[in-house]
Parts: sequence; C-alpha cells; structure tokens
Amino acid sequence: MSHAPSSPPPELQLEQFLPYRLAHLAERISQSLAQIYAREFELSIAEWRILAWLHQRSSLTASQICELTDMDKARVSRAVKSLGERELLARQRTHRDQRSMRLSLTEAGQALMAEAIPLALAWEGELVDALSGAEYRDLFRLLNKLDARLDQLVEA
Amino acid sequence: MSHAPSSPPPELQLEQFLPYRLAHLAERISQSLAQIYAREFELSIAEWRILAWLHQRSSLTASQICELTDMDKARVSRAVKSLGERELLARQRTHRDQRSMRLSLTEAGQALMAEAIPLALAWEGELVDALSGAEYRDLFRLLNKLDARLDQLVEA
DNA sequence: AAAATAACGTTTCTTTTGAAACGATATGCT
DNA sequence: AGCATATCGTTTCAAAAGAAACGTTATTTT
Repeated sequence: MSHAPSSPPPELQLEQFLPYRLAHLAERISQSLAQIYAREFELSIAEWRILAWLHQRSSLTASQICELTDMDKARVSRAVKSLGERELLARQRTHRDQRSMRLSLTEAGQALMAEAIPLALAWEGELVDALSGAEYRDLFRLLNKLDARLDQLVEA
Repeated sequence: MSHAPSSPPPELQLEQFLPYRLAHLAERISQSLAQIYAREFELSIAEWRILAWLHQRSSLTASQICELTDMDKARVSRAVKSLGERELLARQRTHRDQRSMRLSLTEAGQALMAEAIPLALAWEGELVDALSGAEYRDLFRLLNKLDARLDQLVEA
C-alpha cells in the first residue's frame, strides 16, 4: 500500500471506458427488448434465449444451454421448468446418459417462435438502421475480436 | 394473430443477433471486472460506478446518479449507504433543497480511486489490445450511434 | 395561506438470482 | 466387482434486486 503520490492521478472518463459503455448500452437494449418479450409473449429473457437456441439447434441439453448462454444451471433449470409447464418445450431423458435431458421445442413452441422471431428481427432492424451495412459488419467484427481477446484473458 | 404460413419462417441466428451479442459480451466483461473490484477493493459494480462518477464530477445527488447510471434509486440508496458507512463518500443535505443529498468523495474515497482507476484502465488496456487505434475509435463511434438511435426509439 | 400534488431518498415487501447441498446416474480406480 | 469421484439437473437457502409504500420537503393550485 505505497502511497507515494509521485505520479499524477490517472484520468477516468466513464463515457469512454469501454466496459461501462458496453454494459450500459447492452442493458438499455436488453431492457427494451425484454419488455416486448414480456408483453407479447410473457417470456423472460432466460426463457427467450432458451427457445431461440432450441429453434436454432433443435435439440440441446440443459448443460449445453448453460454453456451457450453463460447462464447458471439453476436459472436454466427454472426457465426450462416454466417452459415445460407451458408445453413450449419437451424434455426427454437421454438414452446414453440417464442424467441429462434432451430438450426440444414442441409444436406450440415452434409456433410461438414463428411469431416472436419476426418481431425480434424487426426491432433489431429498427435499431441497426442507425448503421450502414459496412458499419454493421464492422461492429460484429469488432465484437468478435473482443470476444476472442476475452477468451485469451480468461484462460491466461 | 394471423397464422397465414405463406411467408417462409424467418431465420434467427443468435450469434448474429445484435442484442444477444452485445448482452453476452458486456456480461462477460462486467463479470471479469467485477471480480477485480470485489477482490481488490470489496466493491460491487454499483459501488464502483458511484465512486467513479463522483471522481469525475466531484459532487452529485443520488437522483443524478440514477440518471447517469440507469440504476434504480433503491439500488443507489443501498450502495451509497454502504459507501457512507465505509467513509468513502460523504453526504450533506443540499441548502436549496433539503430533500436531496450532495454526495462527494472523502479523502479515503479519493485515495481508493487513485488505486482502483489504474487497475481498471490497465485491464481495459489489455482488453482493447485486441483492437487497433482506429478500430477502437470506430467502436466508440458505432456505440454512440446505437445509443443515439435508442434514444430516438425510446422517446418515439 | 391552505390544500393538493410532486419529488427526494429510505425502507419494506416480494421476486429474482446465484451458491451450495442434494439425489441420481456415470465414470474411474484398485 | 466395489468404492471413490465426477457430472446432470433440481431444490434449498441466502443475498441481491426491483416495486411500491413511506416520511419528509418543495412546488403548484385554488
């Protein structure tokens, strides 16, 4: 705990501090979209993410969803339970491993996503209207780079 | 609720769905950084944000912090209380308005931030090492555009 | 000036979250 | 085979978060 004040106090501007800016923007976007999911379909963000991944991959276990979404297993378990009760997804014990559950969308789940996805994409469209096509691609490229860098930092 | 299935089912790929990508990346970054704050300084994210804004603006009320950070007033109130108990910030009733509190860093709060900020900036530096200077500026430009667009959408 | 309304920040109450304990199944070791 | 260890998903328990009610002070209306 050296308190040598020799070096000048460093400057921090939150507006230009990337972690803060990203967190803030992502939070605003999530909130806006969450409202739509909640109002139109009575889905939480966790539920929406699970349905979206199942729509894309057609069959996943709970632990795979945990990895894909970075949500912890309790949260996933609860969301899956709720979706199961609404019969939007089906669970079936795996043959090879009786511990895990194979999750997949039911007809109703498919139908709901067929309605929900266009809304989500339309909303995203309105948002990214702010960007040109090139900017949009750039943005993803930059996000990918940061993601990759984060992988490095975490494993290091 | 037209269920005319004339148009083909729209495609959604979460990896290329901006709200999801942003939320996911921001969450990973927040978590990494939160660990540092917690381990080194026993600060929550809410507490860190408040200290950082006070470092920058030197004096703010709780409701101003709510606006700046998009945190609700209960969360801010609790974080402020905790920081006050640790004597990292001081509260003083405003003269013009006896309801609000003028918050500012104490000496100890300044000292803590003098230690914390370099760590935060160093961590950010490691992260954005993934980007060139131009890419870094581009990223902020794009984030700014999205923020502005979001303002439009919200007020509309 | 009095009464009604609104704003600031705290507290209470309810819901959501994450960590750890758990039952059940699988795997690895001797 | 038998025992230890690890993994899957659920549940329990404790901490964190948000919504609404509150006390207090300002502002607006009549």
